[in-house]
Amino acid sequence: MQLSELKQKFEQFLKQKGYKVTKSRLELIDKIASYGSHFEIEQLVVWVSNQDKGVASRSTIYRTVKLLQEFGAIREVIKLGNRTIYEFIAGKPHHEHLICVKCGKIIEFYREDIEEIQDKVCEEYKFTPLNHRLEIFGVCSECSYSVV
Amino acid sequence: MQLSELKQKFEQFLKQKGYKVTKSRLELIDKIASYGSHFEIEQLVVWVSNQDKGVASRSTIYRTVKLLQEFGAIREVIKLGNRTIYEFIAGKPHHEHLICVKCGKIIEFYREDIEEIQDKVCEEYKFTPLNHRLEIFGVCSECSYSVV
DNA sequence: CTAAATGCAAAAGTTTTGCATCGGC
DNA sequence: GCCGATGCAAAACTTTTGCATTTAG
Repeated sequence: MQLSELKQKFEQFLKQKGYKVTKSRLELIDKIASYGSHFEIEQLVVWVSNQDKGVASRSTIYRTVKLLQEFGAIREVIKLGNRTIYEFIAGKPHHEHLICVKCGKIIEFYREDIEEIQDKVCEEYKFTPLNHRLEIFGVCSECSYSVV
Repeated sequence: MQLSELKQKFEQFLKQKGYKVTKSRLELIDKIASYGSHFEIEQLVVWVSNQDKGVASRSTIYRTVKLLQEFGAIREVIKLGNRTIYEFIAGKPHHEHLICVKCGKIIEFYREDIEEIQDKVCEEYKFTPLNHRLEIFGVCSECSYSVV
């Protein structure tokens, strides 16, 4: 999906919910999109507040991240210790993550069979799935060469 | 595994690491074991400090939970919002979780094929897996009958 | 004009840490 | 006796919130 299209849809989402279309909200989508696919809120706060003009304050960033989750453009994908790593998913197909515990590298992968397993398990327990998250923690190939 | 056997192994673990076998550490295993399989640290702190004699302070509980994770008797299994839910796994076979976002119910399930998927994916990326966590968030059968 | 959004600072919640004291070994 | 463990209170982090002010519709 194009970024412009996403922003349009977000505007519709806001209007439909009775929220307001504000400069901060739209600019934050740009910032998040250009930040890279994975981010933590504190990084975003620092990065955004170092820009020419402050696009949004810390509270607005927290509030907007929540909104964007509700809208579906952002997802909490990795929970490691006390850190929460978000992902900008706009239009991206669903996928899971490998996380290198040494260097922090994140590798995305998709397996159709995980979706099938989810469906089977949920059917068995009469459970209505909303979303899932599979995190595989380990050591990536580069880090496994280092002795440390 | 018997609790007594687990405690013995934990003692060995402590000695081998050069840590000390203390009353708090051993009693905390009992407390955690009798708490039920899933717990949050704050619950544990409150519960433990309401007992006759204070088995351990908040800091000791935090430190001991870390130790028990290192030992492998405890695992962070669910990360939901800002909450961390731990599980006492001593001897239990590996499994995944369904989490009802309405009532908080936790259902455990095991699928051999998830392990196989992990192996295949990791091989493909030359990634050495240490552990994984699959969380399926949704609504359980009981909650799906309620309109709220 | 009205209600919602923002920024700030304060508060709340969770986890960690410095340090004096206590307790295994 | 020595060195690690514990308890306490303070600090560090992360996230949320109350309120005065600004801004979208």
